[in-house]
Amino acid sequence: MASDDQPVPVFPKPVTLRDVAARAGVSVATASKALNDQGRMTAETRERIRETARSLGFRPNSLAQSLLRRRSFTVGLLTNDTYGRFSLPLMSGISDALVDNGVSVFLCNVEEDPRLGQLHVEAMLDKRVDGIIATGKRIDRHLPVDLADLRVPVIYAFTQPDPDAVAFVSDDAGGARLAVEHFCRLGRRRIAHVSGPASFAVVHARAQAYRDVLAENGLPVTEPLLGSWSEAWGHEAVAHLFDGKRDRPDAVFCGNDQIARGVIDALRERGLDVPGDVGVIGFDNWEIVAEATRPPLTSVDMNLVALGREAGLTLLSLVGGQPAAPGIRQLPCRLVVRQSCGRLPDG
Amino acid sequence: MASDDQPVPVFPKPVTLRDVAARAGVSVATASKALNDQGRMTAETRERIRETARSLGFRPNSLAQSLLRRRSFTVGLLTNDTYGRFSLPLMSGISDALVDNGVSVFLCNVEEDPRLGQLHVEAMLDKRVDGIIATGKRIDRHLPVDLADLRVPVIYAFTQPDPDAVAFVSDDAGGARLAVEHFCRLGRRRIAHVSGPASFAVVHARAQAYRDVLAENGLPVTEPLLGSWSEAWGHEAVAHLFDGKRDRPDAVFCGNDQIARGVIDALRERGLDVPGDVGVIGFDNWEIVAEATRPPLTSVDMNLVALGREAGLTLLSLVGGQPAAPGIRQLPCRLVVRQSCGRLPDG
DNA sequence: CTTAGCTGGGAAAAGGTTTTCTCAAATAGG
DNA sequence: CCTATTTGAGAAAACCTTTTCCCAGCTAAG
Repeated sequence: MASDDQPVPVFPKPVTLRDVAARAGVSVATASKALNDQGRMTAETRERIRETARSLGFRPNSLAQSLLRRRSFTVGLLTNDTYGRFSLPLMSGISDALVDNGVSVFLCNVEEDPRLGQLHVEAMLDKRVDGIIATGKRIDRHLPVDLADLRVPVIYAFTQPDPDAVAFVSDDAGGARLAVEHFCRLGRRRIAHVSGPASFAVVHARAQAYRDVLAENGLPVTEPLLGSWSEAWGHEAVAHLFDGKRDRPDAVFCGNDQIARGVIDALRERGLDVPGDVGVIGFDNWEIVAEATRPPLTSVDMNLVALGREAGLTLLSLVGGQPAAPGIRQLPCRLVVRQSCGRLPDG
Repeated sequence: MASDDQPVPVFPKPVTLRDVAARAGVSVATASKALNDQGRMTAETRERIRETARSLGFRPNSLAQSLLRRRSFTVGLLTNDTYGRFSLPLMSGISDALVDNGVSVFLCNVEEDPRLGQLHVEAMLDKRVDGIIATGKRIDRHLPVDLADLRVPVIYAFTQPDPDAVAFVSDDAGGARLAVEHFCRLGRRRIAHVSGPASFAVVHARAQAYRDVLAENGLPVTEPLLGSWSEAWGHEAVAHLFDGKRDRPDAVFCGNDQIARGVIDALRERGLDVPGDVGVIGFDNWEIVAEATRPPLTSVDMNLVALGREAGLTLLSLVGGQPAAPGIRQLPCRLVVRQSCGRLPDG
C-alpha cells in the first residue's frame, strides 16, 4: 500500500499524561500527583500509575511545565569569543553546574554586532530563559548589547559588567603574584615582565602586582615591556631585554602563553637555556601552547571552569529568589608548574 | 513602608496578549489575528491593535506558541569537542543559518561520558527541540550517545553518523589534492607527507589523495610518515626526511598545522629556508597557529562554518517536513595561501 | 445514631497563544 | 421589501501539565 520511493521517517506522537491516566484508569490530576509525589492516594494506585508511565515511556512536556511554572529551566549564554578560547571552559563549568538541575544552555555568539546581540537577547527573552550569563574574551570590554533592566537576572562572567550587577572575574593581580612569588622562591633575582597592549586593563593589574611583589622582596623593578599578545612580540621583547649588556634577567614573567612561547624560542636561539639560565612563566595555561613549548611552559591558570561553575550556581540561586549582593567577585588563579621555570635547588 | 536593607530587583510581569486585547478593546482572538496577519477585520482595527501591542512592548510567549504548534524553534547541538577547536566554527555556521528563522541552539558538551550524553539528549527531548545536530572532534568516531530512533530529525556534522542518517563531513581527500596539486603547479618535485596517527580515517584519506596526485603528475611517491598530531612529531619527522643523504624533499604537506609548525621550526634550525628550499602546507587552517609560524603557513581550510550552515539549513528543511536523502555529503575544502609554500616563478 | 474528621480521588482553572467555528450586522441582489 | 452573501469580530477548544478546591465515602468519637 505505502509508496516506498522515498522512505520518510515518521515520528510517533509523544505520549502525554492523558495517555498515562487513561491507561491506568485514573484522572490526569491523579496521574500527575502520582508521578510528582504529591497528593494523597493508596501506595498501590501510585505505583500502578508509575508503572504505566514507565511502560509507556512517558516524559512530561517541558514546555507545558514551563508555561505553568513560569520557569523554563533554560539559561542563555552570550559571548563574543568566536574561537571559544575563554568562553568554552566557562561554558563547560556553567553547563556542569546546571545540568544536574535539569537546566539547559542556549549559546549565542553575538560577535561585535549590536544587531545580532539584540536579536539573540530578544529570542532568549521570548523563550523565557530563567536568566542570562554574559561572557566575553576580555574583562574590560562590554558585549555589544544592553542587558540592563531585563526581565530576568543577569550575571557577568569574564566580561565588563554593568554597574550594580553581579559579576565574576579572575583575580589577575593574584595570578601575577603567584607567578612572580614563585620566581622569588626559586631564587631568581632579576625578573622581567613582558605583556600585551596597554589598552587591556589586565595588563595594568598584572604589571602592578609584578611591581608590588618585587618591591616586597627587595628586588629591582624594571618597567614591564608592553606590546601585543603575539609570539612575535615575545621574540622581539627578548632582544630588548638581552641586548643591553648588563643586568640581564634570569626570569621572564609573560602576559600570556603565546608571548612566553616567543620568549622561549628567542632565548633558545640566543643559546640561553630555559630554565637553566632564564626561567619563564606564562599566563592563561592554554594547554595546546603550554605543552608544545620546549620545555613545557609553567603558566597561570585562571580557573575558568570553576569561574563558570560559580557563575552558574549564583544565577541559579538568583533565579530561585535568593538575593545576591551586586559587585565584582574575583576568583583566585592557580599556578600550573611545568618545566620552564626551574625548580628549587634542593627539589 | 518597604524595607530597603537589601534591594531585591523586582521583575515586572510580562505583558500578555490578553493585556493587549483588553487595552485595545477587542477579544484575544482578534488581537492574535491582528498581530499575525490572519483573519478578517478592518485595516483600522488591525492597526489599532498593533499600535497597542507596540506601546505595551508585547512579545508573544514562545512557550505557549511552541506548545500549540508542536514546534519549539529550538535545536540541540551535541559535541564532545571540549576545546571547541572544530565545534565552535560549526556552531557559528549553524547559529548563523538558524538565527534568522528565530531558532536558538542548545549547546551540550557530552565529553566521552555516555551518562552525560543520555542526560543531555533526554533534556533536549523533554524541551521539545525540533531537531538535533551531532558534531565531534573527529569524523571517524561516534559520540558516546545513541541517536537512532529519536522522536526528532538528527543530522551529523563532522562526526561519525549512524547508517541511513544525513551527514556532512569535509572532503579531506579533496583538501589534500588541493595542497599537493598546488605544490605541483609551483614546480615542486619531491613532495613529502607527514601526518597524524594511523588510527584516524582522515589520515588514510589524505594520504591516498597525496599518492594519487603524485602518480597523476608522474612524481615519485614516498610513503607518508605517520606519527602524532603534535609539533614535536613534525620536528622529529624532519629528521627522518632530511637525514638520508639523497632525494631530500623540496615540499612537505602536513596533516595539521601543529605538525607543520614543528616542521617549519625544524627546517629553520637546519638552516633550510621556507619556502625557498622547502615549501610547507598545513591542514586545518587554525589561524592562531598558521599566522604565528614564520613565515605564515599556507593551509587547507575545511570550511567548517559553511559546513555548519549547510547542516543547519538541512535540519531546518527536515523539520519542515521536506525529506532529505540519507547519506554522507562531502563539502569541499579550500586552500588558504600564505607564504610558506612559495609562489609561482613568474608571480 | 449523629457529627467531625480523614481518605482517596476527581473536576476545573490556570498558564498564553492559535485556530476553527459561530453569529450578528451590513451589504448586495432581485 | 425580502433573501442571500459577505464582513467583522468573538467564543471556545486545543496544546499539556500542575494545583487548588471539592466531594463522596468511611472511620472514630461522643
